[in-house]
Amino acid sequence: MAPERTRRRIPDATVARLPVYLRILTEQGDEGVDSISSERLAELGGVNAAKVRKDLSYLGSYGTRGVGYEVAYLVYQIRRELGLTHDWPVVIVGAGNLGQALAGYAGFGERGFPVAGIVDVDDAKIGTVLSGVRVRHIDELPQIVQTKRVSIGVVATPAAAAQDAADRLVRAGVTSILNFAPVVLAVPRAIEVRKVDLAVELQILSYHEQRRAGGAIHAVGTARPASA
Amino acid sequence: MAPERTRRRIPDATVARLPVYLRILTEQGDEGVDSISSERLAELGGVNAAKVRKDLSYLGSYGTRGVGYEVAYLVYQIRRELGLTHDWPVVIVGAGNLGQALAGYAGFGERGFPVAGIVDVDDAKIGTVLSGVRVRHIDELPQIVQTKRVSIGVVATPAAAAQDAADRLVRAGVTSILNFAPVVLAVPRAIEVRKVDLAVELQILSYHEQRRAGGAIHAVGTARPASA
DNA sequence: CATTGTGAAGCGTTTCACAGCC
DNA sequence: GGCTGTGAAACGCTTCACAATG
Repeated sequence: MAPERTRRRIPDATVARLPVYLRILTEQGDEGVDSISSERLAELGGVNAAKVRKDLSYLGSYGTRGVGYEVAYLVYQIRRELGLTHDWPVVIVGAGNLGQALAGYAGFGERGFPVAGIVDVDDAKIGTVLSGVRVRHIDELPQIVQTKRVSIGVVATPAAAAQDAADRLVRAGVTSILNFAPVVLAVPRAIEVRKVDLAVELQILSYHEQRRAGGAIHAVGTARPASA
Repeated sequence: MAPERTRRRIPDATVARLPVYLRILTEQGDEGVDSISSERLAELGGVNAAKVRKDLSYLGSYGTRGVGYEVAYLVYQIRRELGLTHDWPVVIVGAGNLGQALAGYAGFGERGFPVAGIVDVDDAKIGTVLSGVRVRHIDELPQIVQTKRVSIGVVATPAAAAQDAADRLVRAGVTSILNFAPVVLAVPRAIEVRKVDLAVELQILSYHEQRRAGGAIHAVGTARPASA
């Protein structure tokens, strides 16, 4: 039972930035850069250098004072920390507009998340092939999850079907869910859920736009799009 | 002139949750609910009640002690605060897989963000019609932005083209950008950028999955390769 | 001597706990 | 009595500033 020393807990905010560093480092590596300073990495990542150093320090002391970080080694360490040393097959629920776009998104498989299956409830869609993956009936979910050892599910259904999709994913054995439906999913505490909501993002931008205009209302008297 | 009363600043974290409350309240309203407690709203939104109350308190004191919040009124106030009292036309750059899915996403227009235009560089795509919107050449961007009074742009191009797309949007007069490309965009400080990155989300989930398994898997940290 | 690694300060967010009010 | 609104405490994240060091 080797009581493995409990791994350092990495702050959520840091975990969310590691993928960004990873992408930048990979690009830099491809361009032949083999050492990089926190300053430079911060510049490319649009953050500040102290933050980069703090973030990287959670992985261990992998830099060299006076020099910087060895790109290849850092890439390796981040990949290891993020669990990217092997593929994580994903299953997509919902073969509509979005599901299709996701299936067609090459970055998916390239970045270590091959599409193990796409399922839908609509008989009209079953059997069609999206980017090389055949759409199967949602009842086959448990089988796909088990045979392909899927632990990440993607909910790409309309809002009304999302909770059912999540329930089915959880029952099938998935332990992480990426939810694109504009719904707050109810799942067991142990299940990790992340949400991507287009409308929310746009509404946040709307807030800032409105604020921008708001300050000038009296000063100018125009410039504000006619309100309803 | 007119030293406009500075509007309350609402914390970013709160701004990001208001759209969620708004959706829930709208749904509840449609179901005939006309009063709601912070407790109930918190439950539906997957957050805690104190947070709901604090969030709503930034809008003003719109609740009634001992009773709760009037749904319709709260909907109105949140919409006003988020600038959702009028439409915000958006322009999409990139008519590939993702651009098409976005254009086809009904929620876009329904939620007050009609697609004012889609542009691409690829001549093969120009002229085709996606969900009722004709794809136009990217050179027409300034014209679209000006005639349709667009202030929000969506970058749905491949990574390599994203910075150019952002530059063009900014030059055309857009002041907010929603970026789907896995790239950190460099834009003037005044421009508001939000990013949606599929790979980042999956990698965050991967981290948690790996952690879940991690307790047992590998034993030793890899030794550092003979460092420089 | 440039650059990392990190205590400590600063800041924004969350949560608590209860006064205020209907 | 029940629920909001909010100071204050707790917490987590960011930034500073500098000692450590290759």
